Amino acid sequence: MTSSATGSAVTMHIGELAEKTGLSLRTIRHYDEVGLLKASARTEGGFRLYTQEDHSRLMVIRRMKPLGFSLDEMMALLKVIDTMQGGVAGSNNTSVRAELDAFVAEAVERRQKLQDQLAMADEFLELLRMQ
Amino acid sequence: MTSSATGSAVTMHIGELAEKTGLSLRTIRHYDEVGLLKASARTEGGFRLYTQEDHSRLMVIRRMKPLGFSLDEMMALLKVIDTMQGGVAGSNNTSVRAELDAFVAEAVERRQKLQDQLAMADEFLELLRMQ
DNA sequence: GCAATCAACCCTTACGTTAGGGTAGTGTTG
DNA sequence: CAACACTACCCTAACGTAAGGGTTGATTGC
Repeated sequence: MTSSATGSAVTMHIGELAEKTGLSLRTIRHYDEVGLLKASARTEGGFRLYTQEDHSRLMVIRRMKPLGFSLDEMMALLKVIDTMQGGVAGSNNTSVRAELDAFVAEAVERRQKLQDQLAMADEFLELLRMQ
Repeated sequence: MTSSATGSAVTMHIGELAEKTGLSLRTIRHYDEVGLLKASARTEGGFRLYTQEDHSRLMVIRRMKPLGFSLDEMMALLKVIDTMQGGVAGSNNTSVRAELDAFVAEAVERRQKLQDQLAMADEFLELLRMQ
């Protein structure tokens, strides 16, 4: 019963997107404001309209968040991904590839830090339980 | 060699404490400002002086941080721990114990969230590597 | 013996930043 | 009409950062 069959270009309002992603309305509006994820369109009256594409982009963002990237960094990464996917065959994507690799490296590093934090948290919990 | 260098009343300046804990000077000063960890003393000239006690308190704080507790919450927890340790034997520590248990529960929950974030990060990394 | 100097360290404002949260007051949609 | 959405604005935590000045304590010169 995916009731979104209101025509061919499936769109949704901000509320539905919020529910699907688990992000707040405020957060999504903020992403729009700063340009991290602009609404694909607006209704006559000004309501933001989002597509499936927007949804999956937002999911990428959501998964990046735990790594503590800034919104600017996320923006940059999304651009890189777009470039690679919309890549003109045979164009010079070496620099883009390099940029992506840098992101991966950074992400791996941050993942490590996250894990360290987990370890630290466990130390703390043990300490707490000893009381 | 003058008088009090007998090992146990050792104090240090903020820089040494920063190095030992891995926290920034600014962070430690901030903790002083808001009362999370006030310097035990000051020199005549105004330098903050910290003891070994301070050091271990700060380590507790540092280990709590990954769990995302606010400074106010940390302050509350430290107070609870202090109360328990300086506990007059036989005093009514039931409510204090309850408070501690609440903290433990909260901490466990947050630890879980941390782990979820780690999982999300891994999903993201896989996604990145597929590019 | 003691002032002067110097690098390293520390101090206090005080404003800036990030990623949203919260509210009010008003308009839109079904 | 009830839900939902809009803009615009102020607010927050936990520091970062810059500016301008003071302290410490070891070394130097007299």
